[in-house]
Amino acid sequence: MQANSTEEDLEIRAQAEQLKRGIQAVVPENGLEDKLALSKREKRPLRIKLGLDPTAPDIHLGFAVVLRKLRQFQDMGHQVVIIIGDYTALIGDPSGRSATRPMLSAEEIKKNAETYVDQLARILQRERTEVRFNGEWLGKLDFAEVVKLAAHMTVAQVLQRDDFANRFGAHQPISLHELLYPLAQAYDSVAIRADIEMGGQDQTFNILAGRDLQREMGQAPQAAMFMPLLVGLDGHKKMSKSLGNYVGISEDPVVMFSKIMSLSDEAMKEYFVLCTDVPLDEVEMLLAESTTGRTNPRDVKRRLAKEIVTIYHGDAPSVAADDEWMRVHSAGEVPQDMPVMGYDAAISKAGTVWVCKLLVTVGLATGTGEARRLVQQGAVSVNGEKVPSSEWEPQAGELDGTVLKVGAKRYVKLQRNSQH
RNA sequence: GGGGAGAUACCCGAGUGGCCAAAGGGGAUUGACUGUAAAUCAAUUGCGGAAUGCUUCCGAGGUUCGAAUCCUCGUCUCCCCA
Repeated sequence: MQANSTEEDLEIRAQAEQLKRGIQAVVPENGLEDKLALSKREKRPLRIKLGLDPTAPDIHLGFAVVLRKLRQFQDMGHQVVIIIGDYTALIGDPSGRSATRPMLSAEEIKKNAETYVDQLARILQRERTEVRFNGEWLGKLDFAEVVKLAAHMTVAQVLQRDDFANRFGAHQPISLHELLYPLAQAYDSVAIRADIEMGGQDQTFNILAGRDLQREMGQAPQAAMFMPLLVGLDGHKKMSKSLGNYVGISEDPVVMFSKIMSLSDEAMKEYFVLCTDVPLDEVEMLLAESTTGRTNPRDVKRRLAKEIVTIYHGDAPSVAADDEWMRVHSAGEVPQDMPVMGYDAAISKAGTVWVCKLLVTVGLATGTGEARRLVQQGAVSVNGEKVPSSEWEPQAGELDGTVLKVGAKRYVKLQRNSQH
């Protein structure tokens, strides 16, 4: 008996260690171990909660960090409960925001939710994923019940939150309904009897509010696991679509690969830890080699890119993406795949094509003013030859099949569709 | 309910009657350098086949030869008092 329980202890400790990779914090400190032990004792899977705000339906690497963590739980036999915040989206999570979020319409929410669920399947196990909409329970509360719930929290508590505090301090508007957000999210935990809630650090207040509310309503408080926010490709701000510094998990392997290659060096470690399964001591070794100059940092980054692309696309596409990247960026060759664009719309009555108009037609410049600037700055080339002047205007036929390049990385193959 | 402050380009923010297409910073784009990293330097950043051209400073009117700047009304926000 004694030996048995020690063995279990070891197993739990091993599992916990694995689950803690890349984790920022667990509250309470040994909450994870306790919950795992509870699961063993009661012979039931833990319920791991993750709330989603159905606002931006695309899943990028930053968000995948949490999902991959959930997947680890699933692989250990636990149950993941995804909560689509259709009701809370009516509020708009103020977390990390410096402004009130626009409220979404019911249709938008529904559409976003569907795309979400599809994408979740790329990382999570279907059988161990329960998807719930929080309108299911929040929608049933009547005003008296909301008031009763609201009595569990004080304004001072809510205003402790950094984002509210900052906005308050900066004299920016905070709508009353935003204050209800943490409460609603906390109630979700009660409704689904969460054992553990995952979230980014910006969710600290909301998740801890869940613990308080569960306790007050006679449930065992959930443990909180905080994932760090993955920095974006710029290496400074968090990854997000609106900042344009993201890598989507459904993106084309070649695009994904080259995006990762443009990552800041300082962020490499974080990416290795959070986005790959490369053992931590190996990561340390790779990074050490790159700083001492034994390995070109570029090649360590290639390894990183390859690991990540493999997770979402498989081995062969990953290797192919690497080859393509080396071919284009190291050997300076033209990429294999590039968008083919017709340029008939840019052909003048005289049968010539003015470069600036061409750039606009093909979508490489937003207006001829910008196009003119690009050409003048020497950013535009045709078949590898720099366009000499913004007034360059060749015969239409000369451009058919040529490669138009703008800046360092935007290529288009020109194609004439019809004769005029 | 009373009093005060404010709304300027992607963001922050100067400008308080002509010298304003609007300082400065951030961001972004382009070039040099490089490992398509970072850092650094330089240019560009309302539109425009470019012109002493066109449309801008929350919205609608008004004053004026002339308005981002002054007046009126409206919308939104913040602060203080109750």
